[in-house]
Amino acid sequence: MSNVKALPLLEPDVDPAVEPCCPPLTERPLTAEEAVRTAAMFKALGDPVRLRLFSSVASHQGGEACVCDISDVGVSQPTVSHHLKKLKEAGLLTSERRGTWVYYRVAPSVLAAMARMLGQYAP
Amino acid sequence: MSNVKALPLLEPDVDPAVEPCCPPLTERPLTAEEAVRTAAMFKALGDPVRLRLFSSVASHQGGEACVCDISDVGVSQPTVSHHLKKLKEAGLLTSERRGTWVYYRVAPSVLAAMARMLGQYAP
DNA sequence: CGTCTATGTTGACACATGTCGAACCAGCCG
DNA sequence: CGGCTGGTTCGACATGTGTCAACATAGACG
Repeated sequence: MSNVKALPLLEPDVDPAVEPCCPPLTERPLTAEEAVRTAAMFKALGDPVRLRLFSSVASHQGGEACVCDISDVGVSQPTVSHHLKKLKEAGLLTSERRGTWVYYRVAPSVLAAMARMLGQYAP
Repeated sequence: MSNVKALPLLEPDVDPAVEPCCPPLTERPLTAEEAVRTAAMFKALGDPVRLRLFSSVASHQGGEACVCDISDVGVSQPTVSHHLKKLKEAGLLTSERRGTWVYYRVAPSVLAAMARMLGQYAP
């Protein structure tokens, strides 16, 4: 589904510089630049609220969820919006407004990149 | 030593409270407690210096490295020690002193747990 | 014992981050 | 049109975090 070619590489709002990034962590030491890019992805999932939000979107039926469906994570609604924005900036989520509601869905490529870096340990 | 027989997941040979934790992120929304534990693992890899240190240990010949071999990451030596401690607290590294040097090695079970949570996206 | 090297710990500080209330925008609907 | 609901942005604050210099500890070695 991500075959859309709309990749504004200059916008600081969305950061699509999260392409297939780095080799498995066991292959060789990461360079400084690789580490910065990769750490940003892990950092985005390094907060409990963000992790719950992401998991809610990822496990939602249809692969997408509107904010109203996932915003019961114990924090205020502006905070939910703030975390969703962070996840979007990290390239892990995409958002789309349809009528009244805003729907979020996962960006599979970034997750695949992260899994690949840890994949050497997965049997 | 090993008292676990019922769980076919992973052998808990690491001392911290990081055991086989959570289902894949796509399976269901994480609970608050699961999210706290899991986010701590991702958070540990969410810093560029820590990621480089971890990658250096993971890719080092023999699966272990002494601090003197990996401390060339652009920060001072106390900072390296600080980050290694963080990685150890997160359950991603273990340390052992042999004579003058301290050797670090990866804890495979925690990495496997992280990879399993993202594994649904790996092609 | 004393000293040297290799790591870890402490204290301090600048900066990033998570959080909330209030204000603000975007569509629906009476 | 004017209000209503869903969602984002803003401003402010407290807390967390990365960093370093200085000091402390653990072995090796003379």
